[in-house]
Amino acid sequence: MGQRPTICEPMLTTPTTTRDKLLRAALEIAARDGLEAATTAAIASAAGVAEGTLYRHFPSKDDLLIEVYRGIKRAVFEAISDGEAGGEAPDARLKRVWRKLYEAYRSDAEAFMFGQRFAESSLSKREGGAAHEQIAGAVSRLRAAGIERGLFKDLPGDLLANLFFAPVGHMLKTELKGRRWTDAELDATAEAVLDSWRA
Amino acid sequence: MGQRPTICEPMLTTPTTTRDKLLRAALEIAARDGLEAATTAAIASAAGVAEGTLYRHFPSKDDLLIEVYRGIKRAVFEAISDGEAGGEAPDARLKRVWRKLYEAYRSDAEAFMFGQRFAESSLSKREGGAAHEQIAGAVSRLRAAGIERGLFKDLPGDLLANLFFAPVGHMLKTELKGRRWTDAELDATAEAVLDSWRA
DNA sequence: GTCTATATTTGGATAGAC
DNA sequence: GTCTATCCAAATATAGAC
Repeated sequence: MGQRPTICEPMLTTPTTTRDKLLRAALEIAARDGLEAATTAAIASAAGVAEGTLYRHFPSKDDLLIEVYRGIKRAVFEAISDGEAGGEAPDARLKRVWRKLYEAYRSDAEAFMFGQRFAESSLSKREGGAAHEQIAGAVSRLRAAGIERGLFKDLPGDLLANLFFAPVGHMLKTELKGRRWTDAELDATAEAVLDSWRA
Repeated sequence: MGQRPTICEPMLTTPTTTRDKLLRAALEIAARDGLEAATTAAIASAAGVAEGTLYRHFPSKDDLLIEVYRGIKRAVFEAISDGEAGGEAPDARLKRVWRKLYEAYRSDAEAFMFGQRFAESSLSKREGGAAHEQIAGAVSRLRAAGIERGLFKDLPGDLLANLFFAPVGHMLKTELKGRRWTDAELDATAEAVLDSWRA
């Protein structure tokens, strides 16, 4: 247990089976050069297998990519939900959950980039739902508890959710361009997100 | 002057020339079905011209798409910068600029979607810079003025910029899924963004 | 299960007539 | 400037041997 799960864990950073090699190869290529670059030839080559082999494991290239996305969503969910300790006040918990989400994505920047690109592609029609949508429930409960105690603004759930999630992606993209946020800066950001919720 | 410019104005919602028809067709297809769907065949067909004609106006398909993106960036910049009236205090101005930016994007949701998809595609390597990057200067000046008067948190410019811009995209995407934000809700959002900046 | 070879389709781009 | 016809390259997917 003590083993902290990273985003890529379920799809293995160092994959062993052919199937996992294909999944990871697709993830890395698409994250680096865009979804269009993840052709069957490129994926198979990077995975070190023949192109035809891909079709022994997946019915189509799109299905492979969708499987990658599913794995990411699953992993983000697991990474977050184990930090859902109770006890704390809503405002303190909001900050912690935000940091936790950020750390989860940061631990596998490639998975994050893949998720971004996938969500903007036409494939998202077949497998919708943002990667962090899984933890929307937790954020929603946080909101209810905070409003009840007069800590948070009494605004619609989807509006507050946007204010919560939006900075995550922006901060990460900035980081992928080489700007490393310090712990203090991330703390200040979490605090700022909290301020945007505060009554 | 009195004529308020919308995002799509420079690329004409109802294009007349063949060139503009091609640009608009590409924008609409990519916004609706993803960049991959904007093939030369699809673009030419939607524009009501032959495929070969496309190459009389653009050296390549990618150049056409890049031209669409440039047009959007130009239009967003114009839509915002004419609202840069002085006089107000930094906190009041922050709210107004945020609302203005949001309205600009909302006035042409398809242009916004195109921008999102383009930015996530590999084409962004050739024509970088987010569409709203043009107004980063205004936001930066706002920050300096506000910090000087002790109104805003003394945090790095790029951090505050993220907090400012991030909710715009999220709110718009929600809206494209059918959730129409009321004026009061947008006002509350602008206020929340301001709160995240406040010292 | 994996490889090699190949079929099939599609998309980007050009040539040449009008 | 536009259209029709066509070329070429690349990408998805399949067939069949090992």
